[in-house]
Amino acid sequence: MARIENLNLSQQVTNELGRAIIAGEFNAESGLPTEAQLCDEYGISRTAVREAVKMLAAKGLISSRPRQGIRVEPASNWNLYDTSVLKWMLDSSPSMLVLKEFLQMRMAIEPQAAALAAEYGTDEDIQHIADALDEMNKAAADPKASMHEADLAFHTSILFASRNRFFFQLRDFIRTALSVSIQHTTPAKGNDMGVAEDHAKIYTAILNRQPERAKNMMTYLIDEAMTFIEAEIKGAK
Amino acid sequence: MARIENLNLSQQVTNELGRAIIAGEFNAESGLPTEAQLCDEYGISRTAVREAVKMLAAKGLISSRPRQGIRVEPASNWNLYDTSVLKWMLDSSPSMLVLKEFLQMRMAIEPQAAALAAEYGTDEDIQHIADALDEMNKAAADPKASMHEADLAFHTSILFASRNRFFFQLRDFIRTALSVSIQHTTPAKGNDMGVAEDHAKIYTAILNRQPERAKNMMTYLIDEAMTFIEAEIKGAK
DNA sequence: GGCAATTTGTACGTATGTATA
DNA sequence: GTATACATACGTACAAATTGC
Repeated sequence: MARIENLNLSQQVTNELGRAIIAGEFNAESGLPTEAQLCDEYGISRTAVREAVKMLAAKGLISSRPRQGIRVEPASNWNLYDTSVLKWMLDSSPSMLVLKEFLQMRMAIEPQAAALAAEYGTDEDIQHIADALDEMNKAAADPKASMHEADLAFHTSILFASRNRFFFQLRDFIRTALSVSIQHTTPAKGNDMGVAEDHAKIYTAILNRQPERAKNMMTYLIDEAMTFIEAEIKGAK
Repeated sequence: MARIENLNLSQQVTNELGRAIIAGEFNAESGLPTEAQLCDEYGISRTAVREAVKMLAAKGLISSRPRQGIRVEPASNWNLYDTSVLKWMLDSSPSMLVLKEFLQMRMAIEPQAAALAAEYGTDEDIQHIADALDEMNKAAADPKASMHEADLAFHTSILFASRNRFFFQLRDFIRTALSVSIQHTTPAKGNDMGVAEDHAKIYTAILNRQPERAKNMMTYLIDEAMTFIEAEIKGAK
């Protein structure tokens, strides 16, 4: 087992098992090994195994009952909005179809978030969006720089400006989706200026308190990414 | 501690602590009691406490480090889409403002889900929507019946028909939001027929594979609920 | 660097519940 | 039905690691 610094034993085991479960390494029929077997396998105490099991159960991946052992829960019960679960999923199946589902979610969340930001965001919130946009422009002007981080900050700051905790809570989800998305939709450093301009239109709409316009601009932005992905899916066939 | 059947010790403690944390019963500065104190307080072993702590940590509510003790994480780190966390939140602060945030999320998710259902839902998926609609109509015709359950089933079946795991994953969130919403927006048994008709329009659009129309009809439906809530918020001032 | 406090990890024993013979 | 076997649930006790003073 790869020892990860700064993580205690049960967290490391949680990571290992979580990854393995989502990768489908355990037959749904036969279930997981018993606690005792896991102890042997990882060379750790039962306490550590039990704590890892509890963490995975809290994330909806497994359930354990006496005599029945530890069982993998159906995938529909998994907490997909848990950061760890999300990471394990992308590690195991980075398929285009998952990416499309990601984008469909972004298409639901982000335009609405932009509209809410235009309506409810404080001046300070909007300033943070402006800051992120500045960083994007700097990166676009510099051929060596990457605007990846600034892009993430831009979208996150809009979620925050929505002043709705449920939208902001999805920041890790959106960041993850966006990161994977960028790797597929930005083939080269050619169109950075265009991308930055599209983002600027969203910011302007929010600054001018135009919710509908902000929503439409965001929809347009994500739709562009969707077009890329759908083309790739078709091309792969 | 209220003993709940069918839940093991650590899960019961998890519930108690989770509720208390979200209710803000622990000072963010001083943090939580130590493991030993919790053992005394609940009269249980450290094993049970530790497992509860691990479950709460998995949900993002707390973190525990040597010498620092158990600390409440900032609310922005809480896993709001975890069913338990959601339940604890509603138990502690059932305010109108939270309800409005709920509706803003529904406004983002459900219209998009309806559009996806119209585009990708299988015939069987759509049949399930029809079944739920039938139940709603029956309840609307019967003055003694409640269409609450059928209403929940209708919205859930659309999430399922979206054929996107991230949308369907939000079923508990939507159901919870809808349940609370119904209690505030349906003052009496007067308008059930009208409600059923609005739902029927969504179904028809999905059946006829009209994504945009399905989206618009769903937006209209949720907007009606939003109007109720905003009126109540203003009225309370 | 050493000391004290506290969490973390380990070991083992008993209890309880459930499936199978 | 009943008994038995087995796996998890729960508890106590102790050793180790980490941190703050």
